Amino acid sequence: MKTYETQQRKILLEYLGNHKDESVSALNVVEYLAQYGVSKSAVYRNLSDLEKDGKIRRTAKPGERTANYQYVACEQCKGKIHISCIKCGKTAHISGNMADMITEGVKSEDDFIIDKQETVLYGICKDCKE
Amino acid sequence: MKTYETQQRKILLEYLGNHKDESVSALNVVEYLAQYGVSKSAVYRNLSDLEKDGKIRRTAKPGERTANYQYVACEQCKGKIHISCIKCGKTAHISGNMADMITEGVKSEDDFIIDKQETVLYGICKDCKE
DNA sequence: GTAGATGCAAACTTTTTGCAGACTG
DNA sequence: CAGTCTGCAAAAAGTTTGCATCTAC
Repeated sequence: MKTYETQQRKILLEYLGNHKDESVSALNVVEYLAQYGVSKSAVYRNLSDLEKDGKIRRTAKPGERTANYQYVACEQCKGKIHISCIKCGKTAHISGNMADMITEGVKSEDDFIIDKQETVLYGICKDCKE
Repeated sequence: MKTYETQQRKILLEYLGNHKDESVSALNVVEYLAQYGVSKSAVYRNLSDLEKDGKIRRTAKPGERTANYQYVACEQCKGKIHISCIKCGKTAHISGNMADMITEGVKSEDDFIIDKQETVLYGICKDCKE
């Protein structure tokens, strides 16, 4: 089953590219792309295809009243733990050393194997600190 | 504004007590308590009241296709980071030392202040390891 | 008796789906 | 041209709300 490079897909990928380190809700994407004539079915379908392909990642954000998908662009984030700012939504990785320290520490102390892919540390980033 | 100890509330609290270390979705609670004659409005309202009071905590779980609330019983978990098993849903804390190590490490290396309350480390617990 | 809760049904929000027509390669 | 996508509108999920009734204290 091959995939076509449709206009809508191109627009969506461009949008995701412009928001590479932020997590964006499906609803936001739908609303934003509507002005470019992309229908919500196309957005949801493409988002979910991209996720299946591992091109983007679904994350969950605490404290969100409406339960919505969040997507993070992530090509080569494998093996890295993410940090995400509660205030501004920006997402990044922590350094590989820290990640290994954490996973090894929790493994030996609590016998729990962290899934780095799925784990997101929430808090306040340096820009939102004040 | 005082609160009454209604039958429904009692049943809900008992249910939550029986699932203390697991995160349960609002929908599951609704479905389960329906057989005891508790209406879904009552469940949602009580759940949200309990959350406001800090008696339970809303968490987000990655990979869930339907975006639903999850609740974790938590009386004195302040200042502790949670770990949650992707397979069985069981939730626990990591030791205080580890938590401090992690927050301090990430703070000095990445200038990011972890919110322990909001952060959940996902992975596989010792019981689900095999 | 009265404030506070409940149940029901209806509204809402977010996501999914069926299908006819449009577009890509 | 064939197989994929899209758009629309309708259906599903999940959650919230208004209101009359009921219950706890």
